[in-house]
Amino acid sequence: MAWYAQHPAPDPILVKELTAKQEELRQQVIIQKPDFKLKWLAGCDSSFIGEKILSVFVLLKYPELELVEKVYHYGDVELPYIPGFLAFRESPNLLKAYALLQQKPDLIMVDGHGIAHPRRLGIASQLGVLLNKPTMGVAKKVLTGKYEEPAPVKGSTSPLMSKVEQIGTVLVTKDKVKPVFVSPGHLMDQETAAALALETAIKHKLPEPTRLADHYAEVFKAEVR
DNA sequence: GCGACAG
DNA sequence: ATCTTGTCGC
Repeated sequence: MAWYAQHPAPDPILVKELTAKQEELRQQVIIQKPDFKLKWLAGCDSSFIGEKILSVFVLLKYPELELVEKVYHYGDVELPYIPGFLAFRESPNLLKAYALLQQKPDLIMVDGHGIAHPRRLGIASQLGVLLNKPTMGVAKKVLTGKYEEPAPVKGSTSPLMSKVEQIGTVLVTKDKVKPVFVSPGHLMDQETAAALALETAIKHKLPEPTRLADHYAEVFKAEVR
């Protein structure tokens, strides 16, 4: 690790504008037990190539977890990456990729956080509000909150806490591997999100939806070059 | 004031 | 996220 700052100082004016927008959107987030009958489960992810962004959506049939669709959109990125504001950088292109899905999903698993965010509006929550669709976040690293490292045994968990409120679940999806951070995005609740993440993490650390989205992001990337 | 900091 | 080699364990 270098000695200099990992994150360049962001434009304070931009941060102020984006923060205001987040405060507005967070009011629309609904955390509740989903009422859907899950049949179509989607996963999404984005990768970058210089100044361009490639977003992918995969659709799986639940509970078979059989891949039935995979689409992507390749476009320009307007904003830089600023911790806490990831959604503003990736959402525009993700929405364009989502529009290409023939069959719309009942739930979307997003790689990133849901409400486990400084202002409770991670990319999974923001995407959920914009699409008015149930979403949940599965992140590989923590953004905010405190937790105790769960035992490296599949199924073990630990609550991710912000003060006294739980904002996520630190979940070990496979033996002997670091945990993932699961949190509800929108029209979803913590318990269901954690249960689905564990249930769909079949042979790998990441649940199939996000793992496949991640995988195809690399495949399609080679295609656009 | 000093770190931390999704992808 | 991306840049990058070899290497350890299942």
